[in-house]
Amino acid sequence: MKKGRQVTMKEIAKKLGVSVSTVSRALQDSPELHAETKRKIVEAAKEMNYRPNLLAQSLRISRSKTLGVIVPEITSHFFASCISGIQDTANTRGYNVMICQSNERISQEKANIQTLVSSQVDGLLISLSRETNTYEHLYELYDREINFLLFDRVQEDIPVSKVTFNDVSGAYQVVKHLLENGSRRIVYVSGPEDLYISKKRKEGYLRALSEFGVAEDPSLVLVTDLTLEGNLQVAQHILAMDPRPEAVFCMIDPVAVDVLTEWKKSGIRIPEDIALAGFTDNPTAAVVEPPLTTVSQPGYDMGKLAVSHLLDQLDGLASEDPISIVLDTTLVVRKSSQHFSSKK
Amino acid sequence: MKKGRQVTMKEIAKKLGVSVSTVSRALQDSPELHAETKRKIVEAAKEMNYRPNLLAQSLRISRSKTLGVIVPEITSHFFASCISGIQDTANTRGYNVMICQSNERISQEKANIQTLVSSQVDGLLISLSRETNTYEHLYELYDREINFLLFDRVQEDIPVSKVTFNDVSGAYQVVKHLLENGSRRIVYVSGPEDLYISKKRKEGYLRALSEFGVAEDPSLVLVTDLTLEGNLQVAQHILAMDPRPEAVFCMIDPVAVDVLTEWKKSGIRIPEDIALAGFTDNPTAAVVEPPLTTVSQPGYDMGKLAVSHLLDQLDGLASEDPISIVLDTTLVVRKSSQHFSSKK
DNA sequence: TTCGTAATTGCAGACGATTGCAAGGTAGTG
DNA sequence: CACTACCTTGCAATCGTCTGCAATTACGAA
Repeated sequence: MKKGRQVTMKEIAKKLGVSVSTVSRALQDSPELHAETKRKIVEAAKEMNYRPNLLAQSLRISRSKTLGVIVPEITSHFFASCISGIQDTANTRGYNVMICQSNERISQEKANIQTLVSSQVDGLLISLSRETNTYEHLYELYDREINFLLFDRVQEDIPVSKVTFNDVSGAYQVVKHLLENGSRRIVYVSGPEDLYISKKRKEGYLRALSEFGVAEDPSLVLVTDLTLEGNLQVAQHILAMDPRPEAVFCMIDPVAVDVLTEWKKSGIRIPEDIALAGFTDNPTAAVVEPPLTTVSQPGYDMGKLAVSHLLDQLDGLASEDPISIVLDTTLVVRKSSQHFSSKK
Repeated sequence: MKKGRQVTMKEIAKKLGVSVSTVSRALQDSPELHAETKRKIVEAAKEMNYRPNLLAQSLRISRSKTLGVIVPEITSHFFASCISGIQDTANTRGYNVMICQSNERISQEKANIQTLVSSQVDGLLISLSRETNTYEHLYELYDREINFLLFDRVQEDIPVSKVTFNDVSGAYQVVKHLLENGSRRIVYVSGPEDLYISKKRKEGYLRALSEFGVAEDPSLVLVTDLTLEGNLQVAQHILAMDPRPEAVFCMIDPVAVDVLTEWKKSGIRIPEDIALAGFTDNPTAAVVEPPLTTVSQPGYDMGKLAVSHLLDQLDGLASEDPISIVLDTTLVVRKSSQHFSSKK
């Protein structure tokens, strides 16, 4: 099992006593070839199990028909869904996909970009790492005129296309839902504050509050580093608050799940004692007890749309001017938020 | 943003008035070059932001330094973990990875293999689709002397290396645990019967039973097609059984979660009325109520080991003779199995 | 001064596929 | 019979990089 040598056109040519160019033309079904010659070549190619060398083809035409994808982590269900959508769509349009994960580190993100660019991908789909707070590496891509696009975790100033969810509206919906159930003292548990989604969801949270005439209270905005320890600390902190808030909205489901688990250990009843909601609609959200109210954001669709747009640009089917595609989220009401406060 | 042209050696050569070969040698830090020339070239390369064209390099040396991976689906947490392990390890060893998903269909699996082989990957890591029950496409790879390896979902007869979990022992452990808690009438919920893991886990189930002197009862082995409907049907079927079994062992966690959810709707208490266990230790297993007893199989480690072995073979560090790597699983006892039967 | 040798560098071909151009052959027409 | 035109095929260059070999230069030794 050593030299997995592929059959090349040269071998077909030698076997049939024709030139390589003739073989090439035959396999492209070129019309300027004698029908009989063509038939023989095609037959021999099939028999010898010939497969074109995509590397050589790519080098020749300076197009690899390959896209690069960089996500913070593959094991996140949301990003896995995005990748799945990207894959399926790219494949049906004749493109391959190389996937990298930054593991939430900017150094890895830069290294991934280097590798993918060296690999001559025709375009890149990038979702930024949690650590990414400088953007030279992206501007460099832009300067080098390499096609790329940002999705979900974007940076707003870079003049490339972006695909995002309507995070503001999603957060607004869920907080409005909590308000409608009578809660007024509502905590927002944010992730690191320079994260795009932290900011956007906070915006939605504040908008809902102001619409219901609830004054913004900075002490109700808590920050977790998204580690288990950070999340538990926040959970404890909330229980110690006086007066205790009536509802809590966590920026992402995993935080909400950690908080929920911790509270249950402390004997807190959800939603009777306190209402809880998350964001993302991870698989876990549906199965915890009580099931978690959350906001659904279909990653598969996001991946599909993102790659479709990038390919449209590559193939000249869409303008090269950057656009922003914003997908809608859906509020998913489950038991964890069914806390009807005595206040009207 | 159109022609993302890369800087080539030719351009560096022209700028400095040397030949391309000299540039090539300088960038390889060849010793047979005048130090000053080398310095100038390296400097110019850095300044011009030169990046080697991996496609051209691969074509030249007939090695792409790229591996192909085929998994049934990326969105499964287990396979995502495997991919993550494969990625990290491959990258540190200087390899890129192209990932494909078969979406559990054999036709897609075959197509993926074709694409990856055409892309000149140096090796393949494959986990078979649920549909795969013929294996010509794998034997063809073998005949063409293409390096590949099977992991998790393997086919035992093909003479290539395989990385699996000790499914028999994992199932044995969990069923033994149920037996030790006093259960005797234990149901095994299997997936499609020609699936490798269905068979192996049944084997462990039966071994534990026989060790405890419990006779095999075919009516206690149920089969689901792994769809939600199939799982719910099984859940109902179990409740209707007379006498009702004391414990149920599901082949994979998602089935157990569906069963658990369905039972809770019917007012069945777990583990008081019936004990339940799964396999895989999905993230959901820890958060359902009650938390699910299961068997942990670290996908990240499996990916790491699989790719390490394949690369060792490719780099001549390991024998080319196929070996079988079997990883151990760990029983994770949670509340769902804490049902102490009155029988001793 | 002359020859040998080492130090540098360039040429050319290769990897596999594609394609413009030219060459060879055949047949048809005047 | 001669010339033209088309049909079919091959040559050679190209994509970017690497490398065996040859060529050039310079230097030191006799």
